[in-house]
Amino acid sequence: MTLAKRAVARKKEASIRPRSSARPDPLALLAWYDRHRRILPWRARPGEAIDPYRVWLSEIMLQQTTVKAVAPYFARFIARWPNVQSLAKAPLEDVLKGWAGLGYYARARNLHACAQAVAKTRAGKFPQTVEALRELPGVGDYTAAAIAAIAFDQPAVPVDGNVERVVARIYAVEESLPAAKPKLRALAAALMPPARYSDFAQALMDLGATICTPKTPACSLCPWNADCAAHARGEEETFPRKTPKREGQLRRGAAFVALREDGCVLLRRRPEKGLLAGMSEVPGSDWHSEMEEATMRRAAPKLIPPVPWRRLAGSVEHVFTHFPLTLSVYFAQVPRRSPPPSGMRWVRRRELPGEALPSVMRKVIAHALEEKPR
DNA sequence: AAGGCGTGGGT
DNA sequence: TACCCAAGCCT
Repeated sequence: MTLAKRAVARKKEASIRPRSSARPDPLALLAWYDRHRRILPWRARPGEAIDPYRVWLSEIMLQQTTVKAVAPYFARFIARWPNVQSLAKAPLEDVLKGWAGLGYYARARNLHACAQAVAKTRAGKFPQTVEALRELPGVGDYTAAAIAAIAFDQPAVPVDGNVERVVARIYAVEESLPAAKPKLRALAAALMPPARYSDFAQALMDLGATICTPKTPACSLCPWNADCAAHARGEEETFPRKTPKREGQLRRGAAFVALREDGCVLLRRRPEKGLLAGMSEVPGSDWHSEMEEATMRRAAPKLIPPVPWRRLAGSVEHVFTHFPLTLSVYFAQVPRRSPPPSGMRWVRRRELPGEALPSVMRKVIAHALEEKPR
């Protein structure tokens, strides 16, 4: 349809349909999407074939993670592992290293397990239905719907935080999250167009990400503004309602940075389960709310020969999803011949960037090594 | 089923 | 500054 014809159609529609009608028009959103869709590294251009591997990889990376944070990781993963078979063949350790810094590391383990499942039991082909996708590790209700819709044009509406916000505003849903999730899912499903499911899923998310934003939404640019109950009331920002979750208690701990004369730092691997599972770290104490400095000191690694540990000024602050953390940092110079304690290893400073070090540990090492030459 | 599970950017 | 929170999943 030409722009002129579209304008005519819009005018005609407006004349027969009262403002603030009951149901927003899915086709209006699709028309908006055709003009304003974002160009994203994992998104196919119009007419370009869609690669389910790229859709899946991006969806896993984007779980609770911003587009900006994901982009460089996505590029590196695609360059290194261009298809699901190559990713399946990679050692888990390499995948964790590649994921380091992106957070929620269970995703990396599930990603690898999923790649192996798809490569082995499905000959490298992703399943196309929500039900079958839902069985894959790391793929929940949202991601299954997203892959089915985006990659395979199945009639599914993935409901993420963006879509929840859009729908909550359109219908001024009073029930608060997370209790309102089933209601919001149902309302979103009712908006589904008769075709173009892939575009519609992406359009809904683009609308939430660029127009219907959490703060100061650009309602004047929204294709659905005439049908939005929250906008009619001038209360866009108050939706979706949310029940506050109580905040985590501060925990404390100590981290020990040992620098050997040859420029190596002492690292170990975290347990396979729990916080930062399987990632690397410098040795340290447990993290508790009631943790005293004397207790922390006892967690210092036992080096041979023994070395004096110096507590560095200041501390490292980090905030996890469910608790804030304050780490005391201890530092020691270690003679060249000192062997690594059991379960630990010496790693050259220049190799640290490639290690599976979570951000909190990179902060600790930076704190200890700043202004240390080489 | 409520809580564990990261991180960096925006306001 | 101190929040808020981003294409959620798993147990």
